[in-house]
Amino acid sequence: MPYLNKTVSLPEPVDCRILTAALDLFVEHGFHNVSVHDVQKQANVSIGSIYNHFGGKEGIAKALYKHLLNEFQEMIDSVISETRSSRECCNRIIARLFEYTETRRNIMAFLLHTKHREFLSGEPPLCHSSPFAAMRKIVADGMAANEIRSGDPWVMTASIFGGAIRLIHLRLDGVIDQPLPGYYQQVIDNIWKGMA
Amino acid sequence: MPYLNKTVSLPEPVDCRILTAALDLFVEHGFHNVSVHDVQKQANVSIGSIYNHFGGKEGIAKALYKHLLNEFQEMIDSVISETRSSRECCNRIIARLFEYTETRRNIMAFLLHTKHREFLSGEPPLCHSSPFAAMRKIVADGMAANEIRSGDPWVMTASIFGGAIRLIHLRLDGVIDQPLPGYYQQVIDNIWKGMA
DNA sequence: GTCTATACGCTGATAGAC
DNA sequence: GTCTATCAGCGTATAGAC
Repeated sequence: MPYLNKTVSLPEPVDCRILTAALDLFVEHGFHNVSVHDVQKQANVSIGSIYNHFGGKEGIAKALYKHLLNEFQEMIDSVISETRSSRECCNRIIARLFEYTETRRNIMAFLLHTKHREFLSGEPPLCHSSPFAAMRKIVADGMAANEIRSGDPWVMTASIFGGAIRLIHLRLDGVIDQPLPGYYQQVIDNIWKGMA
Repeated sequence: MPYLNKTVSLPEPVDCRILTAALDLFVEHGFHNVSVHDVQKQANVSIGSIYNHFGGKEGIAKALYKHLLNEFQEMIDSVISETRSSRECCNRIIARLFEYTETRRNIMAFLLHTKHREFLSGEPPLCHSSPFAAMRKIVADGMAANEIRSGDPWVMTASIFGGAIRLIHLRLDGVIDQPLPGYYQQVIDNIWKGMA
């Protein structure tokens, strides 16, 4: 069930229908404002099936989280493999994130705009997940290669991606009404050239 | 009941005890994982008092939100009044936010690290509140005065404050274990000089 | 204004037929 | 594996004494 790369919608298996319904509902109303009955209704399956497949509401969220995190990681990997310089790598990641915010809004919202800690017990925070670790590694490599000014890895990574992530939040909140890719060049310039 | 400026803890009135208890619980467990009974217990008041004062759980959250937003606004105003240039103004706001993250953690967490939309019905998003509007105005003034490179106000504001806000999130999540003020100079340099 | 006791709807979860 | 019917507990909110 490839979410990030899905292009056509075939008659999907049951567990995929459940995950898709849950994703949409969780993003629209928030995890705690969605009942298992809501998911069951929207996915056109019975409650029994949900418990058979995922063991409960939190099980759905956990499966969703792991799945989308994997696809996020694959996106990062693909960018790394097709890019040489660290700076260009950061830029392309931002470009991809901006695109995905437009084309796969709910996935971005669930990954970047959700307090997972409030309903995913035992999961480490998102910023400790492998895709984010990969982003910090890119920055660290860039600092080692003198492409990026030296500093604390967490701080430098936050400074590079923070503006873009903030824009994604604003866009997901409906505050910005233009597609993010239109701001790409401006954001990139701000990062590398500074705001002065 | 001055939260942001509170220095001593006197015998507080009932509604203040309720708000303080709710703030701590909401931040620690999340709004939906806290029951009115939890607040009642922690505040040492009865359920009846809570409903008399705030009308319910959402009423508590709404009162808390409005109150803290006001104090946030006062902080911004005080920075504006003591600063001349727009750039210096942005810097001082970041400095204050970093300080508050250390000294008034729960207030920062409730304001900046919470999805208010999931439980505050009818409230506009935080970024439309007056303090955030004031921050955008500072940036707009800076662009008009050629202190800040020109561009879309939302994008430029996100680029200036995005890195700092991201660091605050990471600090609140317990990912960064050093006090944020120690990173202030580095963050400021990244913003104005760029990362290259 | 404050408190205790209570009502009642909703939700997560299970049992058991098919 | 899928479904329906049902349960048990929690959590909001109210009623009414003090």
